[in-house]
Amino acid sequence: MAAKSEDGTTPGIPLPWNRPQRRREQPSLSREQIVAEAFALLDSDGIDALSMRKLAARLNAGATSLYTHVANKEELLALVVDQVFGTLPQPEAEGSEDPKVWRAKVMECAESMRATIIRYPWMVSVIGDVGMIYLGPNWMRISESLLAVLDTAGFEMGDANDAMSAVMGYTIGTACVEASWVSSLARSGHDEQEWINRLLPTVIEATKEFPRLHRLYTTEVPGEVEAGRDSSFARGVNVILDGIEAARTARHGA
Amino acid sequence: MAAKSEDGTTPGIPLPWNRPQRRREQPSLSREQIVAEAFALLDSDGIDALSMRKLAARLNAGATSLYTHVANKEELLALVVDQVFGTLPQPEAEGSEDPKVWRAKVMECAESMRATIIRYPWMVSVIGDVGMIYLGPNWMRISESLLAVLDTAGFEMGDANDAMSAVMGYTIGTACVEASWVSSLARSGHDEQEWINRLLPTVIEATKEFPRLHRLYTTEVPGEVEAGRDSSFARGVNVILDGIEAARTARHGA
DNA sequence: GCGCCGCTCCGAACACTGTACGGACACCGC
DNA sequence: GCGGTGTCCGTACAGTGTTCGGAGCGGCGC
Repeated sequence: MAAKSEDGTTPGIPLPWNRPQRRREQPSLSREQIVAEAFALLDSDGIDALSMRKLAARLNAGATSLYTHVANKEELLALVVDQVFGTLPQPEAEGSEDPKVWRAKVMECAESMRATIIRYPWMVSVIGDVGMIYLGPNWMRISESLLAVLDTAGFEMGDANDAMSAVMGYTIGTACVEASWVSSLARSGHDEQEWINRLLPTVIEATKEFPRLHRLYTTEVPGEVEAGRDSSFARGVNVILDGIEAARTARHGA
Repeated sequence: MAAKSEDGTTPGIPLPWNRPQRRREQPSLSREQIVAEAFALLDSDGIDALSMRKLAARLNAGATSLYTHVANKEELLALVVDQVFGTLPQPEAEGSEDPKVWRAKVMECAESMRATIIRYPWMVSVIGDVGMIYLGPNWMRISESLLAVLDTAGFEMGDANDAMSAVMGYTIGTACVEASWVSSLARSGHDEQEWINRLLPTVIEATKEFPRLHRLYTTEVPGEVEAGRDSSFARGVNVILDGIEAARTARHGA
């Protein structure tokens, strides 16, 4: 492997997103089609249901035909994930000098990201397994926009990066935990309330030696868990934004 | 004839002299043993190398024997992950009235968690795939301790929970991103510097349309990336702690 | 002593998986 | 016409997780 190109420069590693596609006039299969169908299959049946054979069957194709358009399953998953990121709104920088404005933009970005991960909980498996997702074009597009927002808000480049990774790290981590809950919920087949009712005695038993956790789990108002999570997440982001702003005014402002 | 095979099982007619005497002296397999060996296998060879057959072979056992001690692979992974959490130091609550003290305790907790996830990057795959990890006893033990710290620091229960999930969410999210980098690094076989040098031209090409990202990736000082990540993480946690403290003094203090 | 239950261990088998290989076929510039 | 190139796919391989039936054994009641 690692053949040298003829001009002597090391070729570099081709990323799946810009690896050149083979071209043909009207081939019955295309990378876009495959990625779209893989997304549809993942969305309806989850990550365990995605196999190259099933996917090919859906496309009325042979399993091995997929490999002329996609290097392997991992690359396919990377493409699907980045395509999902492509559906996220990208924040516009204008007006971000006003703290209220840039905070709202960052918040909206974080919330839409979280909502997407929870909506498609198989993404956390892919994020865990596939490296270099954050080099996909759509992820980069969002990062760039977010940096632009913070830039016009007056942040130094390094500070903007710190702020972005704080918010994004929090968002991804939180969303992953929540999504794993959601997907175990989906696998159980029950709705959330029913599942909680079934799980509650187990949890109560398990937290017997942990009084604070016990109190936390038992005092949570049933029926509003989802709204509770939403507002809890928003509070978390606001806390981080407060910290960011405080750090900046402490250094920059008098 | 009839040479003994090295594991003691002699196929063919059992002669009275080598007929096994005290096979069932004690169960030769235990859940703890299985979990420990699975951890060792994961640590040395990574997540793709863990199969029930290979694990059983390491234990000189048949593959299906494992299922008398463990329900399935997912359960096994959950057990391994919680065992890893069991190696983390658990913070003591005493002295946490002092803001400096509780901040240091929370920071230490976050840093050890991150270090562990990066040290064992296969954990992110498991966290993504296996639901309900946060109900394992060791995870709960850490949560309880952290809540205790914040409790004696004077936090309300709900605020303590918000603070904990903010820090833990940030930690998990950041560590997952970093770990996926580390594991793709490990798969590549090169060391970090070499891998970066190989990847750099690709990244530069990919960020051509994203000036801010481009600047970010190209101005990073090579040779200190690891230390840079460490301090960046610590700064992130501090930012969150600032936000937490600010929110609390704004509500509680005059 | 005997029979029997239940626990542990395991070989065989099943239904799948990702994907390498080589062949078949359609189109291309010559 | 003729290679060459790109697409499609049947077959095959080397696995995977897990089920099933059964074998050996310790300890139980009798």
